[in-house]
Amino acid sequence: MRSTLADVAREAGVSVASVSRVLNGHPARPGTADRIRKAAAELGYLPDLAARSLKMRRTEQVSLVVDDLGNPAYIDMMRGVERVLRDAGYRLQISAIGSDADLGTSTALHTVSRGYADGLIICPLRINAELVQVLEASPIPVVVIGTLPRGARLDNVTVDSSSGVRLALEHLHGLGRRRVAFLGGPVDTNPGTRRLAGFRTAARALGLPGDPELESVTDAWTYEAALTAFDRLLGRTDFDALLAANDVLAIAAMHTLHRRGRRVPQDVAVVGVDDSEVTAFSTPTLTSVALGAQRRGAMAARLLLRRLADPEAPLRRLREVPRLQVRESTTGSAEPVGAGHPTAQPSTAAADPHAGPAEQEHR
Amino acid sequence: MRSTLADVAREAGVSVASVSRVLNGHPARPGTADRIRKAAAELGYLPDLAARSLKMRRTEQVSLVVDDLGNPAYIDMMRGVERVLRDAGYRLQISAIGSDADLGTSTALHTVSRGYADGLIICPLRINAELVQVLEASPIPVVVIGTLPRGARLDNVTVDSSSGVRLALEHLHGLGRRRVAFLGGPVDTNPGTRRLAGFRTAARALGLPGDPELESVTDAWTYEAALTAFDRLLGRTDFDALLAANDVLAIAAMHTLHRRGRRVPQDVAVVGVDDSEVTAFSTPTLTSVALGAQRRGAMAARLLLRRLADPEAPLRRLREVPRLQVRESTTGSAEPVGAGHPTAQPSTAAADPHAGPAEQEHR
DNA sequence: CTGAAAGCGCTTACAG
DNA sequence: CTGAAAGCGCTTACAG
Repeated sequence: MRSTLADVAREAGVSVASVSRVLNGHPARPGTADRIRKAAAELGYLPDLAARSLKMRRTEQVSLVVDDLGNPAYIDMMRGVERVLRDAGYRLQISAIGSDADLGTSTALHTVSRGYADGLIICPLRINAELVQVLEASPIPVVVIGTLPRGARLDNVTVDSSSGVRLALEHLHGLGRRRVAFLGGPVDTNPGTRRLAGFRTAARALGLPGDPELESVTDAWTYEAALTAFDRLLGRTDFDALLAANDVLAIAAMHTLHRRGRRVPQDVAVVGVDDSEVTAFSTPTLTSVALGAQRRGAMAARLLLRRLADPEAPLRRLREVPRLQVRESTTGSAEPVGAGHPTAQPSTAAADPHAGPAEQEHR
Repeated sequence: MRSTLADVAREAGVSVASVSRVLNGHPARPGTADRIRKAAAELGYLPDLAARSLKMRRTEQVSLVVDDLGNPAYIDMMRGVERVLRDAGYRLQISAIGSDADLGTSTALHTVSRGYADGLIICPLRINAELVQVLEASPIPVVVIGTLPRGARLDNVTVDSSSGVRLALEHLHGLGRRRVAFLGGPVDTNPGTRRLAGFRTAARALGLPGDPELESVTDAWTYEAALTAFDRLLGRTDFDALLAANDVLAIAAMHTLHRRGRRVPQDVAVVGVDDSEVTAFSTPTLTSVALGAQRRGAMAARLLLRRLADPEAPLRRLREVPRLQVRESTTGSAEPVGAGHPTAQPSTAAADPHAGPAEQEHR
């Protein structure tokens, strides 16, 4: 049986008020405090958090909602969030595993304002007006990771994926590649549409052919979906470079290329997006656009902490700046030692979410 | 401002008791019920979960503690847990991200009996007497995934990784490989020691050389640590097959082999453990021992549900049976179509955690 | 079927 | 410094 405050009070011969005060670090006569602490230890007392939350109107818990934990980028993001929050004394509750249709909205609704979290960080694959409205109406602070419609009144962390895509295309262009294909993610997701749009804009800017045959999109962010979509691409046109909308899709494409006897990067140079740890898993290793998932997670957590401390603070948006991480799939040989993290886990390179130059404030 | 039961009661012109009853599905006169539901909808009322938990003495939340979410096997496990729990009306709270030293114990202590979870599922990398004692003393039900010391009084899900390792060695032996090296994980972790022991036993049973030079262990379950440990192996002896203690370590080894010009599987056949989705990411794809992480997660969740329903039920242990998933890294060519999941995400192959023949009860 | 009241385990003014 | 008491928002016997 769990022991309660009253049990400790009886054991120590004092009132529950004194027990509560001592255990929360308020001053008391040394003798009293000692007796209370001793009694608490003996009984193995731990405060009931539900009762505590009810009284204090705070749970010391933050909820993180993501759509697909299978994607390593989300794991990195989670790490970033977790580290910052833990240091601030919050527990993290993760919701929404799997990539069910509109889990974002329903879970957000479910979590927000139910008294089980003091704040919410959400990174939805799909962002629509309804979701924005739900989040704006939240009784607890919300931070959104991902690009929001203009005018949304929410603290927000974004990454300029367009400029990331541009970095990749410039890199390929600089290597002399002129027919760059694009293997996109589902266009009914936020990153899916944005990365496709980014590709088109950057291709135009570089004077690359705006050939629709060079574009193919998957219907899921999975290895298997990528195989199908990439087969379509291979079947109808030729290209000397490929940009894939994330690392897993890129690796799927590399596998197909390998099976068909096309060499990477000689015949086709390949670039992914996310710079997740799987970039090290393929042969050759994968050049990728780093979107700073862990850093974005940490930024969101700090934004939430700030809002929790001051509900009246002005709305804020933080923007992460992408970097290109060059590896073998474009240059054919490993990076010189010391430049980046040639084979190690990419996520550890930006291990400290507090440091680093890529963060940029906005608005 | 959040609205409360009292607000709804006032709005509907009834008592809070009636509101509570109607909203919890108890019978009421149709007119009353309608007015209450209408008022609740208008006010956007959602019950305060902290208050509800305090009164009902249950949180409808279960805590899952794992040591390293970066390992895809844990993600699969989480999916298994989540699906079963969600269907039963529980929310899942994930704790303990990252692989800090003894996070297992401290987090378990922190979560258990704090009134924020009705039950706990824990899959610790390290299991010692202290942890077992803490868990046995838990005021809420606990299920442990992982091998426990004899006599531990805890519901438990295990997998016979020794027999999994044996399957792998028999496979390699059947392919004519006689010098099988072992790239192990950290021996201060549970899976690390068990998989090493399994290797030794199986090697002996098959009459393979018990040469200590054929064994090398990492100091972390990471790609980078594997590179170092595998270099030691390559530097001191020769072998025609390699068993790695998990998929990531195996992929690291394959990369090194590739760089040194050794062919897989012709020169060295490679087998991993976990059958995680990264087995599809390497070239060649990776043969691996499936330990049914998702199924173990689901089994643990069902064990917990059972215990929650009947605290007096006899202790129970469920054991998952490993299977070998053969791919290119040992046979040199993809599996025939229809046999397993040649290139797709392995985790989806065992998508339904309720079905399947590999589960085996024990004790 | 419905309401008044007690109580879940805490914290915190308010007195003393 | 310490205790008695109120109250956080719910649920649920207990009467009516």
